[in-house]
Amino acid sequence: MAKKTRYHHGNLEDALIDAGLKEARETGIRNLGVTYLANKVNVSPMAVYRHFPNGESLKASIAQHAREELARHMLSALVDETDVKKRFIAIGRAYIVFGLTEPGLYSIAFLDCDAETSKEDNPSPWLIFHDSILDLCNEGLIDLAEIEQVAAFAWSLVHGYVMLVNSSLMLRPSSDSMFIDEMLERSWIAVTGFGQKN
Amino acid sequence: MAKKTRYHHGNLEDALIDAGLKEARETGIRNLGVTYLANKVNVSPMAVYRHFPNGESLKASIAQHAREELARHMLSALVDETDVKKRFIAIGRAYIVFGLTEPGLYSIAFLDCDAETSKEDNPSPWLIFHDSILDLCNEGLIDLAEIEQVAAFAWSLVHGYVMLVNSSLMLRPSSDSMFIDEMLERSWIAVTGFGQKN
DNA sequence: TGTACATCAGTGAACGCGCGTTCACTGATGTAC
DNA sequence: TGTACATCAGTGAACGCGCGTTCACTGATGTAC
Repeated sequence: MAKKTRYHHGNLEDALIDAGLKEARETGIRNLGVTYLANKVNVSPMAVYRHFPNGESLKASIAQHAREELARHMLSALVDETDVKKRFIAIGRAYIVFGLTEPGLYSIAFLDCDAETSKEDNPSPWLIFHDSILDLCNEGLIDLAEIEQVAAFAWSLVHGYVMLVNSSLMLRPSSDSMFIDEMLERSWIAVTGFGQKN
Repeated sequence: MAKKTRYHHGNLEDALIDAGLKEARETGIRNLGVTYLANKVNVSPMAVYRHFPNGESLKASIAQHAREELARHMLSALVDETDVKKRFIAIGRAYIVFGLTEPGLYSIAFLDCDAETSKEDNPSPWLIFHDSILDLCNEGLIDLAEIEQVAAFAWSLVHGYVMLVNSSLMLRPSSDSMFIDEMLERSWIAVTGFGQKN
């Protein structure tokens, strides 16, 4: 508690972003406006404008942090894993698990991003896919020219799965974990097998 | 023009949905509220409630119609196409092309669907994927038990691609059309090749 | 070390807006006899 | 065919709400001398 009513908050910018992430986690993306979040951190709405030019940029910052949290989750899945195929699958799996267990965070992460003045994510989900596929090139499993292609394929697959399951348009399969593993296995085949058959 | 101010509109329900689809097409999903659309069709907001219990259900109807339009686009892609592989790829391609050329329609189609009291889509994108994959079973190309699996894979891939490109998080590749073809080719490999190699 | 002052980071009241929704009402339409 | 009447499908004014944003202001902090 301490001095509850400090005049200077100390780190209002981070506090607002954290409140936004918490809100997204718990109730979704509806209440991420200036007034609402200002109230959440016990600050007048106007104080927000000391740190963000407008409400949209606050939302964009929250989104960026959510993406970075996803990226960290992906990275943590491949510590101590050296096998290149297992790394590829581990990343995809981590991505999906994060998306399904944190639907609110995931949806703000990919909602409405006007790009605009946004800084680069660090770490970035896209780059993690990219790096992982670069490893496949180094192993000679795919052609260097196909990196963009393959990264787009992998990202699209996991992103689409998360979105569809979270929106409940696609029914979540009963044996979730196995289902995901099989899907990633298929994805591995698609990625490495191109040009080798048919 | 005719009698511009008929007291009874005639078919307000369809008019509202059409106005919503037009709005989604032209400016996106921001202005699909009761007041806004009522004004668009020159009707008082209250008139909307003769046809929809609330604003959410109007939005849900618009979304459903958008999905059905997508589904019809998919179906139209496979008339006169009998080769089973070409049909599979044609559906995926039609799906992606629709998503990329009608981003507003696509995003309302898959936004925020609380399912709730929504009627079944007719035709439904999901069932079209499903049927197409049933054909693959009949040809002996995949196992009957894997239908859900494969349909989920295919839908996730195309849905994810459209979402990521439309949100401009993933850069649209330069040679768009070829890129999409290669991706669908990979998807074919993943779908038919499962279990035949490592 | 003390003081003057610029700057920083907040307050609090107010604005105009469009929203979803409710109210009581009324003109148009359809139907039973 | 005509009329009485129920029902249908709108009107129009109003409400309370929370939003983003602006205003003038002020208490707290940091710094030059």
